[in-house]
Amino acid sequence: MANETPVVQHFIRQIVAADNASGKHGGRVVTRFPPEPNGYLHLGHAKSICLNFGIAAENGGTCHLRFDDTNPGKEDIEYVESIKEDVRWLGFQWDLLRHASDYFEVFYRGAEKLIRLGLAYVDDLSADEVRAYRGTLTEPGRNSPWRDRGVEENLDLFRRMRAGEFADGAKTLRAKIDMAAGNINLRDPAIYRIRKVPHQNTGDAWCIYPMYDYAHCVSDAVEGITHSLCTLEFEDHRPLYEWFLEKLDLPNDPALTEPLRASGLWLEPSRPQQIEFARGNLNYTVMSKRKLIALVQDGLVDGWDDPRMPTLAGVRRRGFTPAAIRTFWERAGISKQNSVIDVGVLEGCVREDLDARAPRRMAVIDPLKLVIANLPEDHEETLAFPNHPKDESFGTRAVPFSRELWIEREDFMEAPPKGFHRLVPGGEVRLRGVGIVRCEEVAKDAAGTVAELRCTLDADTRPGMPGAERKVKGTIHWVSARHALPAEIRLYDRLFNVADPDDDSDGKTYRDHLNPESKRILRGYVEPSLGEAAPEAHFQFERLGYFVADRRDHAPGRPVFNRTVTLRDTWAKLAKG
RNA sequence: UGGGGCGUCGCCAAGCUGGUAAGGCACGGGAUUUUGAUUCCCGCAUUCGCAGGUUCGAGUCCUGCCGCCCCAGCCA
Repeated sequence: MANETPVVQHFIRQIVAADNASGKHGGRVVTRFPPEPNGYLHLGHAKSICLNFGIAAENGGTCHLRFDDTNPGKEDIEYVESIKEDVRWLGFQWDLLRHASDYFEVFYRGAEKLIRLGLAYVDDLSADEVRAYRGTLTEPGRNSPWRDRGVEENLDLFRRMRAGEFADGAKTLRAKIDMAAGNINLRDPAIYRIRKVPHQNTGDAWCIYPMYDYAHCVSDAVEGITHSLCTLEFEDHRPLYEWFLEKLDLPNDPALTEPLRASGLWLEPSRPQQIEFARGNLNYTVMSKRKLIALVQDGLVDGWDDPRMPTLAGVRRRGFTPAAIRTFWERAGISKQNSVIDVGVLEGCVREDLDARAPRRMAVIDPLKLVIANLPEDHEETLAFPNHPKDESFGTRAVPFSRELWIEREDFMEAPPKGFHRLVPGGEVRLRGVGIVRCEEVAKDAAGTVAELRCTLDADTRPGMPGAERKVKGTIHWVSARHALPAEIRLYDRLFNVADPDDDSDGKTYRDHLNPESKRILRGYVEPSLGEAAPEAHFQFERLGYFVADRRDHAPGRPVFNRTVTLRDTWAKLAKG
């Protein structure tokens, strides 16, 4: 087996362990993955998924999948289905599926409580005015003229906001904190805004919707979350997270969560702790929702599940495995340092996983005819090939062999560079599982291109014969021309040809760095056993790389294979210098 | 002199109460190999952003610099 990825006790594992030891949350560990259903999940989300589900599993805890659907209009039901599918595909099962919208009534009651406490007010300022009053990074803001309305007036106004009496944007409910705070999040942040748009879950029951800072911490508490893991940019939202939870005191105010008892969604409320970690970035790709959606909408890629996309749907179609992605994020670690991990690490994880579990096959993607001249025209035999070189449990398969074969064009060179171990005029090479052939003749077409190789097979070197052990420099793969199945082979490479496509400091944007060679479609030949391959089945095409039967286009009569990743290739590296 | 974070090997990342720099990936070398794959050995930071200081001893403590990231949505 491959190297073990050590499990490092990163700071979050340490915090959870310490909390368990001190009995902070009664020894419970409850986490959640809270995506907003406004896009497809990508590799960055996978880091968070692995962390949240992983921490829960390691501690005998539970993990919830919660859709953060507080902004209808930006969100869509299409995304919730894809998110659920991707999380399951990654190998995780949530203990509970919720939506922030399940708690709308709780949020509302909490807001009234804040008003009654004199901690929230209805503001009539427009969005532009609020911005003007907010101050800047270096100057304090000013209080809104509506900041000191009385409790009764605020209550009345807020109820009328809910009742739909005011237009979108006419009023907001704001927390009364400190307009001079250095932390801008504390300058009377909005709690509720008016949006007269239907919600995918609650329809037109509401026309006011809670803001993230308010909805998120309350959702966490209401679900009994113990450790609320999020990314670094929320670090300066933490004081607000704490503020809401302290003021609302959900564990001790049953009236707030009363609606959940009625709907059967009630759980013991907790006092969760927000912990931030650094996002996971990869080089040679973009991960922002905006850019991903632009790639799809502008037709720069073939959809959300284009095998070149960093979306989970994309890498899945490319042939990356859930286990490889999980190993990858474990290997990358969890810390608070902004970092960019080399995609090579991910590719390495994929190779590692697939080496262990992908059956071997032979395929030729750039065919060159090789004729074994000392075999009769009608020669035909069936060879038994092991499906895995190190794991007998994979069994064997039948591979037809005959006089005319396809070999890889790059496995023959008339004028080879030093160190070339493959076929050359007059030279010898081993045909995988067959024996040693010598190239006697090179036939060319009118244009001077090599059209066919005529070789002789040394019968004494065939498996089981006394000369079978004879050493030759190279072994090449092949496929019997008469039996081969034509197949579409899709070769994928990185979508961008620069490490940091987000860097536009030189005036170029990510669009200027698209790799024109990122997708190449070839017609090749595969051995007959591949005709029965199921969609999404992984194989190693010997000496070429790992391939997967395309999830959508592959069919019994029409084989389509995507190259997931090449094999490590020391020769290619040497040859390039 | 706004607030909040972060700076340890090419890329990640441990290092917690100061005791003399884990590990992974990459890379280099060697062995095995009917995949130039896999596997297996061996090597790979006298140094922890910089400069001072405390100490017998500092990546770990103190001081001062420098650099990078995030925040001025009625987005999340």
